[in-house]
Amino acid sequence: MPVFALVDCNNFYASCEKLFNPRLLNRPVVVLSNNDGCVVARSAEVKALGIPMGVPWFKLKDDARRHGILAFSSNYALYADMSNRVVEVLSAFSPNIEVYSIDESFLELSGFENSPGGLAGYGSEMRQRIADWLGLAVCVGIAPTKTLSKLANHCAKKNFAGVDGVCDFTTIPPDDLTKLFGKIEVGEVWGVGRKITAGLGAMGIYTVSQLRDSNAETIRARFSVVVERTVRELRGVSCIDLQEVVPDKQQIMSSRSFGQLIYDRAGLEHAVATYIAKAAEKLRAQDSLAGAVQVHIRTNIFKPEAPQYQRAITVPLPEATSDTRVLTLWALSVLRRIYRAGYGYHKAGVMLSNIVPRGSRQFSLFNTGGGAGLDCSEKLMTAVDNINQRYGRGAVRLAAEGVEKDWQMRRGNLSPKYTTDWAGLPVVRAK
DNA sequence: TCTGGGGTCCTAGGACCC
DNA sequence: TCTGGGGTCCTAGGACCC
Repeated sequence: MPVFALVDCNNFYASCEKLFNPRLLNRPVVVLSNNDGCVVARSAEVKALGIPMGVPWFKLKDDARRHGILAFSSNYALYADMSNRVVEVLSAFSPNIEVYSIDESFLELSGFENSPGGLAGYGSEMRQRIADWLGLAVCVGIAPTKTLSKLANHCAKKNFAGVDGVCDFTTIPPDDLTKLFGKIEVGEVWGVGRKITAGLGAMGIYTVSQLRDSNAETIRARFSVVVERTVRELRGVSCIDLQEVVPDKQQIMSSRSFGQLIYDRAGLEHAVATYIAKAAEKLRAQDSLAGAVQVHIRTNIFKPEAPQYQRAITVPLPEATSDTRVLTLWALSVLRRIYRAGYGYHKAGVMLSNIVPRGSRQFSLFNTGGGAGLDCSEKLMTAVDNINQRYGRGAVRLAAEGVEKDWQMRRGNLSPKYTTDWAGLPVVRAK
């Protein structure tokens, strides 16, 4: 029987900010989404104030002033680097690890049952080492299925089982587990979102134990095979395997709200070209080609009083490619088709799809010797990627991206790249 | 003034094939 | 009077996750 651990960093983004800035100790800290839009991470102090996740920051300004809340713009360079360090530490605890998100990993732990202190002891060791080596707090949930390990992690965070940061379902007697599940709302279960919670409520299912003991066939008929799988996982039947190898992306998206509205087509062209460059870079990084490009543009949906317009078009390409120049030409031609003058645009984005590995390229029927041109294109793109990797994104780029990017997102309070940039290195002064 | 971004999986329904 | 059966592929839309 498999045993999974889910290791989840506490208040990850907010914790990363606190890590290198001693003035933030015991202060309420939030991290904002792109454009300094919504609250996407909260420190323990902020949670204690009852401020919910996802609220727009501008609606919190009064609260923030009153409670001295400090807000930071998202610093993904910092969070990604700290995330990699956490994974590196965890990798020593199991040969089988799935990096599930920037702050969560699943570990397969079968075979470690006999370590001192059992699995819970092993989990405590992980916790301790990450605290010692990185200064970050994590919680560990241990159980025979991934869904249950997520739930165990939830219990560890809430201190439900009276444990300190580690919760091991495998050693809790079945009756106690049932009692515990009777106290947890069904919406806490991994895979049960808002709609399904409402649907289950209509069937009289409100708690985790009720869902676990419901009829799997009925659940499948009413919802889908996905929810049925969740029910079985809650019963301890492992249906979702550890995914150790990250599969190639099937679609790559790049989109952003603008720091200020764009009215003219030129501005949108610059944005779309910029997003294509970013998406194409990701595409090449996984050694793939895209067979279709989508472009979408939209006005600000939060201002219904202003004239609204949105449109998206996908075009299939005659030949799959990863050449930024080719992708940009197609994207701009789509943009010309969907652009309408007279609107204030708030957001644009591109999506690359029909993605195939570079090795399985299908040439167009009328390609008359793309061989040499292809070779040239690949060399050029590799050179561009190398230069940009060394000197920073956008060091070389297409003129189509424009120069004055005054529409770029707002990041009013960005902390330094403490760990990935010499200029951001924290300085310690002796008194 | 101010409201994120990037994904996956599943299902239903339509087009089409023999 | 009476109009099959078994399939694949694609797309759009809806659900979920962080």
